[in-house]
Amino acid sequence: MNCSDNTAPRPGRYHHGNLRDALIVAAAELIEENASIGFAMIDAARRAGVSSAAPYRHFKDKDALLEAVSELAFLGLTITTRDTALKYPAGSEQRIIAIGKAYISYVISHRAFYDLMWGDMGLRGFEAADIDIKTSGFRVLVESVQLWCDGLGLVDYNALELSVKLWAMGHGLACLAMNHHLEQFLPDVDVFSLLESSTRTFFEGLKRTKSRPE
Amino acid sequence: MNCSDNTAPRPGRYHHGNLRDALIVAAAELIEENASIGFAMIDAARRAGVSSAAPYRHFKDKDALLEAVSELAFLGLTITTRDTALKYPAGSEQRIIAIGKAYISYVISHRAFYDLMWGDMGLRGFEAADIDIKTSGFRVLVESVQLWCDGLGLVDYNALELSVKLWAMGHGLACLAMNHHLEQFLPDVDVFSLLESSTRTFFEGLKRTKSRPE
DNA sequence: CTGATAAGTAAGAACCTATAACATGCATGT
DNA sequence: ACATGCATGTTATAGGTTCTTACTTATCAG
Repeated sequence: MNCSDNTAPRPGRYHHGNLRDALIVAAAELIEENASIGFAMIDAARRAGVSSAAPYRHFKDKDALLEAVSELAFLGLTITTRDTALKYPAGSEQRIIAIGKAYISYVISHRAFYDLMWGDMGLRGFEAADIDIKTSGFRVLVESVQLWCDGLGLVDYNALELSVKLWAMGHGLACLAMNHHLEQFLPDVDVFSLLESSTRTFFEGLKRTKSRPE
Repeated sequence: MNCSDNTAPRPGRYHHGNLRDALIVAAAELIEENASIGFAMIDAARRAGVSSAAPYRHFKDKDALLEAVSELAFLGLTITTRDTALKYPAGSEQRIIAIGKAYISYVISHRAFYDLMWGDMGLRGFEAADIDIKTSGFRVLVESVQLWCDGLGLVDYNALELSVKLWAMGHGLACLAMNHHLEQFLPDVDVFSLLESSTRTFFEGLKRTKSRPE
């Protein structure tokens, strides 16, 4: 008996059973399918097999539902980041680059989640207690950068600041790629190799300026 | 006679005179005021002093109006970029960094224009003939990078690719700052100094890997 | 002057969010 | 077992938005 996925409506029953989760899944699917958060509440409701007013028992308004989907999106990003990091040696340049590539890949392949994560929605959500969910992926990067710096014996560095800079590099490239600006200006270069060379250049600069004097 | 700005309605007249431009201005103002593109068509119409259906004589739908506003936004960015570039010596590192800072400043202070420029709207618009309007700012950067590379005597470089990388750095930092991620992780650092140090580190890396062998 | 056309109005269809009032049935205490 | 309270559904509807249709008014060319 497959009772683990109780997001499906129970036919003939008045109560759904797990409408909240079913709505989150329905909304996520609609967002993916239409590559837009412009779905109507009633569509999510219908997909979950309930009436148009039912969602409002679980979510104050559409924004609240989107916020819940956004948590799901961040969770996925964190898992991807963790899994990727574990595939490469701790402290290696490769690990940091792989995390960046995974980030870009996730952002691009979940294009419509982007608005949720980094738009108004994500912004608002960051005020709440779910801040851990939304930042734990970044912390994986910070730890990896810290290990890399330690391994190289750099001096006077700030792993957090460096991580933010690397994040910005990856995020910027992801944005540009997502909006087809890369293919417009550099049709023959893919975004992953751009990230890799950008990052390596940045690392070279770091080694040059922050290496321990012999 | 101040006839240059004919975006104001002519009282007592049936015809507005220049409703199209008036609507673009009204929409831009509404977007700025509410920091959102969620204004209603009728609001833009009222602000221009006409009825709710009048805008549809000039714009097929709301998207078409937003597209026109987006051109205005890109125009502003291009002008800012040009003006900034001219304040610093051609070929200098300072000029490139200043362009980046101006970019970040523009994006952040016109937050709601962001969606227009880089969201779905900007994406769609890039297919049309107005591509020049939307990319001429970037070309200023490419030229500045080209001059910098030439001045340093770098070898085996690609100014276009480097410019895209720098653009991504600035764009990523702007995004993160705009969505309050910087103040969350680095409350004491401002985005402009981050851009400057990021860029300088990147330049150091370039000099290290692409300098002409003595 | 006059007719063609550009530019605006009024009214409303289709759609969406959100609430109100009512219905159902699960869960809990006795 | 059984009554009852409350969470979770339903239907109906108010109010807001986009965009269309049919009609009206102004402007301009000849």
